[in-house]
Amino acid sequence: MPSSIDRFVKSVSGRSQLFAGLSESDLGALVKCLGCKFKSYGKGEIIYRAGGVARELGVVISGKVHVVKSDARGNQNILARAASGELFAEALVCGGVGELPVSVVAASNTEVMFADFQRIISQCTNACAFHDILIRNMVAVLASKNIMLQGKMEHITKRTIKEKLLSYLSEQSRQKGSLEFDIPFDRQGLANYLSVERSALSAEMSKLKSEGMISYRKNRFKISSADDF
Amino acid sequence: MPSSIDRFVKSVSGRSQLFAGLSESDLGALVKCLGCKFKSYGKGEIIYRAGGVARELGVVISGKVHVVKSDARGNQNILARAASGELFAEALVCGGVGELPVSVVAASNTEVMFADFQRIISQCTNACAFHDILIRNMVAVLASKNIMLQGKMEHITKRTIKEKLLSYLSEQSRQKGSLEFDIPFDRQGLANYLSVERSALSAEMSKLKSEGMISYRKNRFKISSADDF
DNA sequence: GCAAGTCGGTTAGAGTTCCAACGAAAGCTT
DNA sequence: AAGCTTTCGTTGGAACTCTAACCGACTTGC
Repeated sequence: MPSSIDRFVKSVSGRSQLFAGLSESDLGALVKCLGCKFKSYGKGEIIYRAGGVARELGVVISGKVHVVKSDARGNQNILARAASGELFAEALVCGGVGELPVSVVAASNTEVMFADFQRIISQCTNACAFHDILIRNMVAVLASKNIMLQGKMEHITKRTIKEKLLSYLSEQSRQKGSLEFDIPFDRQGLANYLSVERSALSAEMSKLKSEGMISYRKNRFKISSADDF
Repeated sequence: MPSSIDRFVKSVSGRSQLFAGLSESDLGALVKCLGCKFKSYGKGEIIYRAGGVARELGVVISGKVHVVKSDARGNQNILARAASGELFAEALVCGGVGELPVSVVAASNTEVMFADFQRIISQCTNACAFHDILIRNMVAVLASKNIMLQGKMEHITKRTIKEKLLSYLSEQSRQKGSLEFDIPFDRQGLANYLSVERSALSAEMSKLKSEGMISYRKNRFKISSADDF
């Protein structure tokens, strides 16, 4: 029967930017060196509570977690998700945030590994080979997330649904290098991402379609020009 | 007369997160080791052009730069600013972005230092003492920016001006640890930050004031409760 | 002190989005 | 294939925001 470490290795192997370039034996050493802890949570359990402190980076081994912000009325606003092999609280830990502005909850039965990343950043007396790699990878992880956030910000700051949608679609088109492309959202997901009402988004899409500016079927879109809006 | 290096050292000393913990001699060595280049730009000159590539991190020595996104109608949307001692294009360089989605232009007569940060991240044969520090600092820089972006996102994704404003004000209140606090924006700046119209923001503020939920004078605000909205 | 410029509050009307509800189509299950 | 569920498009009216304009208070330069 596979140990927690085995499951950790499997969950991140080949698809984790943070652990890229590390051999399986490196990963094993890392678990020891960083004093990693494994913990399981039932669906709905709170992993980090807003107002508390996060000293350790989380890696989802199985299941999934949601980063949520609850408002005064008790609404749970999902700010981010992390599935198997993905990280959470990495910016909070690396940025040395005092009080957590968000909570992290298990969205299903979930196994998590916690790593004391501060130990790597600040000082680690053991000059393990993988320390350098981990830090360099973390730079890339944070930079990528930064760029994603910047991109999303650009769409969301637009004032109308039409502008938001076209901004998003032209960015996708540019990224995919074609005027025709698939997007990774269904309608509700896209509406959430752009922070607008699904029905209003649908209506605006229909309008743009009838005007000939875009066409679409399911998640496949085609725009008439790559202009930035 | 001070050299470019002197001016660089002065511009970052004591107030740059990236170069924190480095002595003046470290900074001098760094300039040599990274093959830093100094360049001056007149107001309005383009430093990085959208569609091009940014291989080097920029440090503003004097003057200021704007990170802008121009839309199809030629509007220049300012996404970020960097003044003396501050960085630009750091996420793009560290994230290894291919085509630049934004341009960087000099907002006034500006002197810039370019540093080949990739060289530090990927491999630098010289085991200079400051390399480690620089990378660790960069992790902190990127993580902080991440958190700032997340915070801003939280306000902007709210659907109404009232919600955006209250979300922002309660965060400020929490950060400052008091129900009464100053904000670092004038009205127009706050409207830009929250991505709404200044006049509509003013109107909403008046309404909230008359309802007794907030009070304010100039940049000093007081909210009646710290509830998260 | 006065002119010019900046900043913040106000307003009316046009435009946009949200809310709530419904129905059609597509996907799943049995 | 019928029944159930989910997704998507549509619509009307309410609610909200934007545009454009104006005004008063304050600041700055002369």
